[in-house]
Amino acid sequence: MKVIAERLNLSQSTVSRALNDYQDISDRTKQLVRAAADELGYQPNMHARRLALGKSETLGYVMPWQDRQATESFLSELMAGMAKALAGYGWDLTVLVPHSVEEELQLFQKIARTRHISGLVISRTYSDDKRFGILRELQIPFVSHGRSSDSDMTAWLDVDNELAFAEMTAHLAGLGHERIAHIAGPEIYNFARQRAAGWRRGMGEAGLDPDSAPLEVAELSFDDGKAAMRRLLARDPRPTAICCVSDVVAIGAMQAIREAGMVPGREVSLVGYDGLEIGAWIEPPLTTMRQPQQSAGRRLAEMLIKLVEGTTRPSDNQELVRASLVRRGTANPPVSDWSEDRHESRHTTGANFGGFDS
Amino acid sequence: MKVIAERLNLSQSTVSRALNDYQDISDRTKQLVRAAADELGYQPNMHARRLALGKSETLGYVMPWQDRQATESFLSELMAGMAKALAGYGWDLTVLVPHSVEEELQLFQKIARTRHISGLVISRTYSDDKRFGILRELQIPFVSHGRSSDSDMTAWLDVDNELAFAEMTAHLAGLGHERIAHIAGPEIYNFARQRAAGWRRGMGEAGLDPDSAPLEVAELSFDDGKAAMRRLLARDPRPTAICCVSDVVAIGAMQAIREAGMVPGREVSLVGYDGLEIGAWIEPPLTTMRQPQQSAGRRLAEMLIKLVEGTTRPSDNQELVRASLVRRGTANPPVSDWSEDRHESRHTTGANFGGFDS
DNA sequence: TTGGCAACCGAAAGCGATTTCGGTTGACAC
DNA sequence: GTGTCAACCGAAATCGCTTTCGGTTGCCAA
Repeated sequence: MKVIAERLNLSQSTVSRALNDYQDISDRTKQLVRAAADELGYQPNMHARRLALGKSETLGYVMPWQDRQATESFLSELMAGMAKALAGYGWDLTVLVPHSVEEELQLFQKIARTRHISGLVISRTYSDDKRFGILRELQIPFVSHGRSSDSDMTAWLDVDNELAFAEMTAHLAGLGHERIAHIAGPEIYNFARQRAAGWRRGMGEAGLDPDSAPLEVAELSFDDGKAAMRRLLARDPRPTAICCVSDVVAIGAMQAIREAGMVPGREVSLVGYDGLEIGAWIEPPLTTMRQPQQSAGRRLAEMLIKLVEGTTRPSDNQELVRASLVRRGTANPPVSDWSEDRHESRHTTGANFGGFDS
Repeated sequence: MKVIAERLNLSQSTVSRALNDYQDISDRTKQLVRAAADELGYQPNMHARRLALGKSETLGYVMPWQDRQATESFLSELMAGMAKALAGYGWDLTVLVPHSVEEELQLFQKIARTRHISGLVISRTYSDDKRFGILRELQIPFVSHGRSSDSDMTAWLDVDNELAFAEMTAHLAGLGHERIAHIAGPEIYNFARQRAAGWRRGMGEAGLDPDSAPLEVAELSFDDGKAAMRRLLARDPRPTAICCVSDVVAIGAMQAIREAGMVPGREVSLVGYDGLEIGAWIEPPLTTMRQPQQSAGRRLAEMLIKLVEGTTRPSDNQELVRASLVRRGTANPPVSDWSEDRHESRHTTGANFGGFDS
């Protein structure tokens, strides 16, 4: 390609410098070169460039693929956010799908050697996540979507899970609920701990005792959410409101409530977490805490680029974003207060419960 | 790295050939080299390799991003399927997210020049999709997920949409329905046409007249599905069953039915398409046609690799897969027959309609 | 003894960019 | 007139790997 650009009677090196905007090239030459490049539709060969430069301008996203459930529904949105941001810099995003933990480690090793991917975004972080140490040791720049126990010195973007669940709990307490349960996620996930802690905090702040409050643990799946809810319903007295670790779990819980002959949001209120769109499609629509995925993807990409470029330290790239309550139909005052009709739902179609409400 | 491998007193070329399994290298030497490589944890530098080879071993997936609705819920699964398959060959998958049509074309141009991505998977194909011609002209190997009007000579993987909708219609007709409507997608999408054609065929085969049957067009979104259903409900006589172009549309339709004071699957049956997992989580669970996403991703990747390698012609890589009916709760005999209790749902919990059925 | 043919391996030329040196200019000061 | 310093540009090395040639061996037949 450059050979073709030599029709300007310039050396290859000059062309390269002109294109890369070196300061010791006259403006006139630069313009000539750029014009010629445009005209010829020149695009530098990535491989040659990357070989010479020693960097790849490619970031990798490690897709969480252990539990093949549909928490993945927002993954594409996250990836789109990253890819879009990266495209602005001319960088690429490659998807990595390790089948297992060992494969993930092999992957890291390979990347460390070949350097064909110059930075990683990891997600679904564990409370005690050994990937952090390994990546640091391998000198692979990375940013995690979610914190871990030892993420003080690394870059991360996380939602303030604790705050979110404290707010969620406060919301339910504010509606008059006193027996507020929590369906938590497995403790190995750091966010699950944070959310449980937030629930506890919210309970405490509402003057309720978290230690005597009902708590169940569920895998992050519909079926497990349903099973956990069944166990909660078997308790006596029964909780009147539930803080669910995720929307999918909450939707599972809703089914358990229905199967017990009750109506979600009436006999038992519940709030989910994630802000999945599908939550708005079900009946009644699920009240939830929304975390913005696409902008998160963008931020993750931006942070990682800076890290790879070496212009910042990891510890200067830590960002806590805030989830926001999305009021839909499943968080209402407890049944005793129901008559007051302080119905929270904004679905005023009258058919919200109309299909089966008396 | 290779310099380090010269501690075997071999030339770099020999090492390269040994690693690449040339036949004019003695077995003993090969073994020595491989042992040394393993020991040193050698991984070839991708960029150098790709520069020398002139190919990139990277495929791109063009993510459909026009309508930012959640049809994307299965995209991650598709991508995971591709990435997994590619990983087996040592290839990478990069995600491409053009904001607009023009950007998509620019992207193609860039890829054609730099060749840093050696093949593309495109999806969401239009009935008249100009991308086919452009990619062919630019000599970029590609396979489309879904056909187009002129995809005779190109590689594609598609579901037999027509058959699927014919079967779907037959299923509803078999249950006793006679006024079977179709909520179709925009005609610019090829699959929308195919599905409409399938519905027509199914109607004809059931002895029903498609031309006098109710038909509405909706964008592929929850809201539009709901709006289309409202229009259908306003007709007189009202259809008793609906073939929906997608699950998301069907779920929107379900809400319209509920808001009209009826129960989806009772007064109005309906069948969706996609097989989304969330369809099983709603009430009543949505009967649908499932198309396997992950295996589709795998096949797409495999086909494209072969194309890039040049071992096959595009027209020899055309594959039609079959969708399968997933019987859940929304396709039942028409209400007049309801008393016979030929209830289709396999959810025998008794709470299927129990929450609001008399 | 001399060719001829496998079987092996080494030297060196790419691949297409970047970058280090170094070499011309020309203007300006001394 | 000479030196100095910018401002510009070219030659060639470099990145790490593949591949084309070509050159040794050793063995066997002529």
